[in-house]
Amino acid sequence: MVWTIDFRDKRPIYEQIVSGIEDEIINGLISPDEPLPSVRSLATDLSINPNTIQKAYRQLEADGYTYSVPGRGSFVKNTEGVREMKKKEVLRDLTDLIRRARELGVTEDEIKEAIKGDNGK
Amino acid sequence: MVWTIDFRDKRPIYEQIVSGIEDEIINGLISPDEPLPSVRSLATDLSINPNTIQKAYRQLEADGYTYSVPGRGSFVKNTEGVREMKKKEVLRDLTDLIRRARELGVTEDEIKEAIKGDNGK
DNA sequence: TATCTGTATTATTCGTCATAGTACAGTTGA
DNA sequence: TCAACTGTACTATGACGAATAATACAGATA
Repeated sequence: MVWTIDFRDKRPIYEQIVSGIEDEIINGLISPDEPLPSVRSLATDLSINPNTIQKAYRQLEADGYTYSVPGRGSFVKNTEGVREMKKKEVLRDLTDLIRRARELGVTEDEIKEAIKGDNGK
Repeated sequence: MVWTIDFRDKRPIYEQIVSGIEDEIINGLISPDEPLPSVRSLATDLSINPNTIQKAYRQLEADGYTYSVPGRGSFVKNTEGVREMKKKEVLRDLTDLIRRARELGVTEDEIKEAIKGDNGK
């Protein structure tokens, strides 16, 4: 487990779990058809209620990241397209944010600086 | 009133009001020392409870956008610096989002496209 | 002085989040 | 076969925030 629960975070726990596992899937830390930790074991590891984990897993399945087999476990789906979806989502957010930046009078140079200043490459 | 309440929005009503009025102030639709609509009249216009408006106005004052005078009304503050604050905030969000985009494998070209594709200038 | 203004307070309703406990059916390995 | 795992479902409870409702008070104003 790379991530942890942040109790000061205003987002609900189950949501933190969802996005944490989403990231693991997208970054290939869990491969397709590999099992997620079981509801009960993850609940024990994170010291939270199993029902909360179940809610997160239900969400992950609804979002198309995983599939569940009663009696066996929850598994990572074939994530062809998922990464593409996420990329499109981020690019949409990016254009929105840049529009907002322009409305505030942020200059082109400042925008370029934000892009360059990030990776230093 | 330029904006309206979106009841399907997951954000609470009072927060929508805060950011709606913030935008009006930043975009100069209400000038410094101009009065905001009164708590009761805005509540009537938006068909929501006066207490909700009061909460939003309290927030706006706490955030430094307005000042209130009991018996007279709520007024827009001199917003020197507010726009600067917002710009810095947006630029921070921008670097975060671009980092996330890179992590997803978004190319430099796609990022530049998002910037250009926006204003077409 | 009537009517506007902001402000404060208490009570109630509602929905979400999280926990707790229990139960059931499918799977698996010893 | 069977104990121990798996996902899943259900009800109940407590905590919390959001929103509404109903008053009340003091300052400002025409």
